[in-house]
Amino acid sequence: MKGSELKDHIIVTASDLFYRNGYNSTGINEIIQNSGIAKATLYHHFKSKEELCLSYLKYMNTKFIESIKEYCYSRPLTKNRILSIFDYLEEFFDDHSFNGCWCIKTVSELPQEDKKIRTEIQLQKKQFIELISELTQINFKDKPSKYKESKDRQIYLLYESAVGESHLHQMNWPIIEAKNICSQII
Amino acid sequence: MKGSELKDHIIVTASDLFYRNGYNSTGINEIIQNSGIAKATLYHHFKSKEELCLSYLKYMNTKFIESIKEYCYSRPLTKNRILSIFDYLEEFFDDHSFNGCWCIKTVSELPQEDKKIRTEIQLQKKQFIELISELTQINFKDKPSKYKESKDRQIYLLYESAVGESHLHQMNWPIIEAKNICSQII
DNA sequence: ACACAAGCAGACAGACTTGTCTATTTAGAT
DNA sequence: ATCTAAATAGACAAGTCTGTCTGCTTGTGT
Repeated sequence: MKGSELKDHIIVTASDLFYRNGYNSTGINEIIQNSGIAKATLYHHFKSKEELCLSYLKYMNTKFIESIKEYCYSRPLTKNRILSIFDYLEEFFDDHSFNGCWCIKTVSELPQEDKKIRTEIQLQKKQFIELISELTQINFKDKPSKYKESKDRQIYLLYESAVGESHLHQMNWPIIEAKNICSQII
Repeated sequence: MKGSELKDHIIVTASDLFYRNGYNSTGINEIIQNSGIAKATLYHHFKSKEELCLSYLKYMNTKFIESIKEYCYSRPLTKNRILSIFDYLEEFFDDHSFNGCWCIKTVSELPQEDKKIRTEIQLQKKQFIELISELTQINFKDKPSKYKESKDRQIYLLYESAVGESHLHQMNWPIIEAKNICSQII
């Protein structure tokens, strides 16, 4: 395996463990065992566990944004297209790998002082609101931009609660209800 | 200090630390130092850290439910009374001690296998939905009970996202927007 | 062919963690 | 007044963790 491939391989392996079992509960030794690499190799590519955490968050976000974009843009360009974000979530929820929002999970595990991680997570959420904004281009055309911004944020809130609460209750009604609200406000 | 008073004192101290700095980041030694008690005393009252965690969650929930009930029931009995849950949250948000939802935080830190904690948290959320249901008695009187149940859950979702996202972004717009949505659907 | 970078295995330091245990003192109830 | 239960301080066990380091092997570019 080439250098950069190996680095990606470590990120993928670590991400899977972090997301499934939690950041603090996943030790470096577990990561190197699952990756089949030596400890020195890991520390050759990442200067600390925190740096690996940052890579994990970026990897998850990139995968998520690409995947949900592809899913939603394949839908017809109508005012209801934005609702497809909830359909996407439902498919993800049914997947065995679903384990809630990696951002919330990670931020809950870290001390408040950790600014690097928090900044990255806030950035990711802004990116997601930006995606929502793209998907609602058609919806609030004749309204002032302040109004659209407000609506986009509302839709974001609905999606976020759908993720968190479906995970917490291990049921899909939060996704359905969030979608219901969304269809009322668009 | 009497026995039960001391136990409460430990719970209050531990709760403050758990909520502020996180469950895993708070060690037993830190708790006993802040409580001004001996380690053996702590283990006399709680058989493990997990049991103390359960007490923490129950304490936070009891305090919260009592406090928000008092706040909301003091408002005039109109259809808009339910909106006061967001006013309550805004006051809590302005408070320096606000640090998001203790349930989400705790569940994020623990392995999925921990059924005791998860069950307690799901119970607390059900209790909160029940409170919302009481506050909306007046709202959906002429509608079928299925409809009301659905609306109560929707309001619950809005509140939850307001808590989580105001904490994440360190801004109060999620509370304002969640309240806006709520006023549209009641 | 040779050098150099990158991989491997795993011991180790040092600092944490929870929970137990001993030995002593305090305080309240009968 | 005496007895018992609960408090104290803190050493200790047994384990966890991250990150460093040594010594050895492999592979690629010039």
